[in-house]
Amino acid sequence: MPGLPPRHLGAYFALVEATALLDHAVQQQLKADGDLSYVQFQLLMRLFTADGRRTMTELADGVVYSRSGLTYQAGLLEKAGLITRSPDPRDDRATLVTITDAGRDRINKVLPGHVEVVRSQLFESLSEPDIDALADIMGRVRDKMRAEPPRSAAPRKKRDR
Amino acid sequence: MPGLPPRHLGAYFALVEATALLDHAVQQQLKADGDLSYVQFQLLMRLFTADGRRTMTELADGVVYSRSGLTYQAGLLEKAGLITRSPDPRDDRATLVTITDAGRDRINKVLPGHVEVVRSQLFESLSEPDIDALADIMGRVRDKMRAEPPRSAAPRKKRDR
DNA sequence: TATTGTTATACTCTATAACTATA
DNA sequence: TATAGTTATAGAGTATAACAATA
Repeated sequence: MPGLPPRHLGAYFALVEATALLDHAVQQQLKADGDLSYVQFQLLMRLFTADGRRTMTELADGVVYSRSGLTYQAGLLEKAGLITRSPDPRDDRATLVTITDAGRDRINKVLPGHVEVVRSQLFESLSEPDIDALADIMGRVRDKMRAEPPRSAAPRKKRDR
Repeated sequence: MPGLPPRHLGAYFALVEATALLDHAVQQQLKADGDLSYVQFQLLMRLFTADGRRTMTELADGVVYSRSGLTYQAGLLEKAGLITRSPDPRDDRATLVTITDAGRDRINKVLPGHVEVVRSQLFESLSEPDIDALADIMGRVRDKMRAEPPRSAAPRKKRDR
């Protein structure tokens, strides 16, 4: 691979392969324990931890790359009784998404297994200093990517992705 | 999130978010520059670097989780003229997949942009010691996950995944 | 005019099961 | 009997464009 030193290449491949394996393990667990896709889990978690409601646009941010995709997922979650959608009194264009008790139950049902997968597959391989280093390294990568999205990506309007 | 210390949680979230952003950027680039999905790129790269041919089963390993999925992708690549499929003289059950000149051209066309995305989005944020640490950390995670697949995954027969 | 969200639609991808053929 | 690969098929997910309603 031209243009990348071997050590960089090794880091890149290790990152890609390890995260692919981890993602796959997590997806299996979420599906098996709670019949949730990873996207659905992320959306529910966002409501669960935010202690309540979010507008569709707020909910989409960073999880989904198209608005119709979010509408689709919200439709599934609503049909499953895990969220409700209602008009936003502050903005009549907006839709407020609220997690239901069943939604919280589902998260509580799925969370232990999720934590266990992450613990056993990721953290069990790592020392405490490793974990701090990982948080630092990937935190910097994340922050920079958020600040400077790749120019290859189509110039996108605010919020709509 | 019960059962995971906050520092661990921070590392996990940073890892997940950064790799999601990176994956997305890479996928955009491969699609824009060479009309390839990431799976197709991985399959082609495997043939490209292996300097030749691989059997379907060898090719699938670690890239695809079902055999029909590989048949589907191979069909697309063949239709696009990037690979050919032929009988394996050593085993009449097997199919040999060979990268074509057009396939090599496609990789050469796509690779500079790919390297540039990885360089600018990943490595530009990191020092040399960071990169070594990342390779070490994620290499260990990958190796352990390969050695001990999560028990949640359905027990699978050899080779067939 | 710009933004929020939905709908229709088309497309890509994945996985399961049934099947053929060879080891 | 087990393995290699394909096919048919069904399902999940994504994105684009057109649309209605509100800011």
